[in-house]
Amino acid sequence: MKSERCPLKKVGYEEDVSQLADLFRLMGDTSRLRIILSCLHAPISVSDIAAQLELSQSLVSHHLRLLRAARIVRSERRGKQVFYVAADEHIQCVIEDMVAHIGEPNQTEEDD
Amino acid sequence: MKSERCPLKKVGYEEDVSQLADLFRLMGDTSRLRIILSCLHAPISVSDIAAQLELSQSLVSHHLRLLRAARIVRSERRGKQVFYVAADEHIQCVIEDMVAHIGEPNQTEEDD
DNA sequence: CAAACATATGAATATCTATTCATTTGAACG
DNA sequence: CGTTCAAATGAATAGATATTCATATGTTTG
Repeated sequence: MKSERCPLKKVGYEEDVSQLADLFRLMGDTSRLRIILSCLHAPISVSDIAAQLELSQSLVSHHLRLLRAARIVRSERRGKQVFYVAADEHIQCVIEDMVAHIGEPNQTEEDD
Repeated sequence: MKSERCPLKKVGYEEDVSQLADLFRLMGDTSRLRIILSCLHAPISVSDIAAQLELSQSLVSHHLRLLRAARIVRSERRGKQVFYVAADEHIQCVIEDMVAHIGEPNQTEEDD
């Protein structure tokens, strides 16, 4: 009962933290992050992602499997092709916040 | 000129994406994420972090160096001790968004 | 200055993971 | 059905990285 107020206080327990870390880790790979960005706004097929990002079809598929397992993206079949799209708007928020963080001025005392 | 509107559209270019990925990757390690959570709200010393999380002082220090280099945390010396605190509020936002993502209901068509 | 305490750093390593290649599954279509 | 196109999967590997141990740097105090 020492932590009910803020949603963040609930984090800090083993399983939650590791689930959270898993999500960040998945977004922490350049190829995967680009894949996520590719399907942020609209569904896009695996082959289109591969072509657009100049990655092999196999690699994209491997990554998409991980992303889907983590529910970062979801898939939808249309004929031969499978389209992927970001699972929810939180993914976009997370990225936007991180971009905002990058834009923050350096507040370090010692400038190094 | 095909992408000026939304802050996210600016992402997608090589350097930006890799900088973004670096930040996510840093948060994607359980130990590091716990360290971040430890100094989210108030400055805390290295030894206190180590004690609280039951991690070696050396490990915590190694991680803090990476986190500081990425400006996820900043440091402040107080006598013998060095206190670390989250660099800005965006870090907390990112985490909160991700927690919200975890809380999202499963919207997958085929339920795995 | 020497001793004690706090943090940082470097090297070594065991583990993890991103990528590739080869193959398979699955769907459409003649 | 056999062929073609799209996606998924498995195994193998090269490269990254989290952790440990030993040591160094820096700070306070007697």
